[in-house]
Amino acid sequence: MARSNDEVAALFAEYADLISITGGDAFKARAYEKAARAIGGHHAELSGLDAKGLQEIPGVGRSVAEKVVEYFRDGSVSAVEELRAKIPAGVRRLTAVPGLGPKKAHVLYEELGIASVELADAVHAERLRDLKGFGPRTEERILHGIDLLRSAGGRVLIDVAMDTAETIVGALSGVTGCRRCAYAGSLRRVRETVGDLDVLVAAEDSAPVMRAFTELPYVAEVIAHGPTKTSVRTSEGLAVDLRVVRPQSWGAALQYFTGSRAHNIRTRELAVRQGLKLSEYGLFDAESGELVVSETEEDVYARLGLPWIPPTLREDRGEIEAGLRGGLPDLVTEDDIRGDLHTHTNLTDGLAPLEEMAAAAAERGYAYYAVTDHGPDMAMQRMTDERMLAQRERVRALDGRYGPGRGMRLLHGAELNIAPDGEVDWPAAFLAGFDLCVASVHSHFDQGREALTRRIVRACENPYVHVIGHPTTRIIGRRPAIDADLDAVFAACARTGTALEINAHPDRLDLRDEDILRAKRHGVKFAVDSDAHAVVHLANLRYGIGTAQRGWLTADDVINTWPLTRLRRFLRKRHGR
DNA sequence: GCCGTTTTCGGCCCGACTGTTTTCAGTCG
Repeated sequence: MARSNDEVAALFAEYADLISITGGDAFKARAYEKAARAIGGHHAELSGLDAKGLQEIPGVGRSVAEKVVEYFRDGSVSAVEELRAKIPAGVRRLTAVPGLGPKKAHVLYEELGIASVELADAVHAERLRDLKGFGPRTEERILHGIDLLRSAGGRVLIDVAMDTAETIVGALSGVTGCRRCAYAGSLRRVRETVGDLDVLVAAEDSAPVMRAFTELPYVAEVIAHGPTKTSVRTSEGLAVDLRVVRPQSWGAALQYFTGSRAHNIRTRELAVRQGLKLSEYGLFDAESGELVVSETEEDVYARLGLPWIPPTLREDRGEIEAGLRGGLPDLVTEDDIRGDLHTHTNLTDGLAPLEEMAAAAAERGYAYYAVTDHGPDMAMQRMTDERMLAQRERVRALDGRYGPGRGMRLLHGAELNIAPDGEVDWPAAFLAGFDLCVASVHSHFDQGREALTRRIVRACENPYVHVIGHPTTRIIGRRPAIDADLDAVFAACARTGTALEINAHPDRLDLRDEDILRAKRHGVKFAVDSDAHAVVHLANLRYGIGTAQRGWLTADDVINTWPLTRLRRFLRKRHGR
């Protein structure tokens, strides 16, 4: 179940769409979009606020506040219901078809009564032929868009996007005349999924780069082709936009194409208030049109009165305000990480033996590395006390080879299974032998909110559980997060000194950024772990770090950036009670 | 509908590309 904030945000986002579709005031629609964003990102539960408290949220005025109050009182908002009665939900879904916006969707509904992807039949029946604004190319685009919508479902996981982006950047960087090349967009902001790639090139002459781009072997289709922008689709179905700008515009362009859209709106507003105009070509004097700065992102932000803002913060979640008052967090980076605290070997479901995993970890320059294979409750892993103790002997022997004094200490741990009642695999006496325990939910996801919450809180209260692994157990695009009262879990973590994992596996990224922000307010500490089941997975940590940054975390918030002595204190302290 | 170093009315981010236009609206990011 969603937080009430998310419910209300979704309601206003829908209202904004309905206003656009019915041809209402575009500024009114934008005001509701803005209110939806502000409410979705607000840290406090909306249901606890009165009209006055609501209006203190920026972007929420009298009218929005009244509708929020109405929603909590009646369970619905009459203004939204009125528009819903006029416009079937299918019309709004039509705007998800690329090339169909609110205006065309509305024309289709008003003129032909079309309110679903039955639209494809209408195109084939040539019913769109007489509509104003609809030509043969529009028909083609619509059919193509419906196909894509049906097949792909849109976004790809971040590792897929990253592989493609790094390949393209590598290829274009070698083209003659290419001065700089980088990916921007949601990938640079390290969003968990990516809808399309934005690649940026600085060159005096765009033609050679554009040509090289459309001729890349994995480009399946050229969607649009112009002197400054070319859009293609790769054979994997991923859309890639390439923009070429003059080298002197690099900073402004990189800033612009990195987004997010909401962040850009805020920076442009800042510019306007100072008599400036910000575009992808630079920061200009609004009156004379003269260029002020454009060469680096730092220049652009500095002229607006801001420090350089890391891309992972650019979501209009308070980074502008924090920057203006000099209060941006000193974000955790991959270089801060001293070790990985959740990894597997082939003793359970990993692919590589202990020695190979340890060697790869040492290669990454870690100061410590925890091996945490599954306990016996994950029955298919055939774990026994004897096997686990035998592994411990091997870990201790290997530790003699890597440390002390030789760089990396090996820690022996386990990934425990949190049973439906909150118990874990072993009794206290056996657990006491581990250096560290991660505990995770692996089954019984549908227990109900109360039982799930109790279950995880109970695991936190176990003095030998140090980290809650992949706390919501979601699999992006496949399994939703469990319906637990996360605020209660966060409070329990803070109270018991249990860290929450930021699982860096690209199909988990769990906790997610918004939950991290909330957990941090509870005073929780975090562990950014790879959950590696193979040597190559260790490098996934970068995505966990990006997610931690999106949650505004500093190195001090992340226990595996700490020196080993401080980490050991964290792992020990709850045993003394 | 929101908001205020352009303050209680009159703005609201900006530009590229496409298709159907004959000067521009719609869509997208």
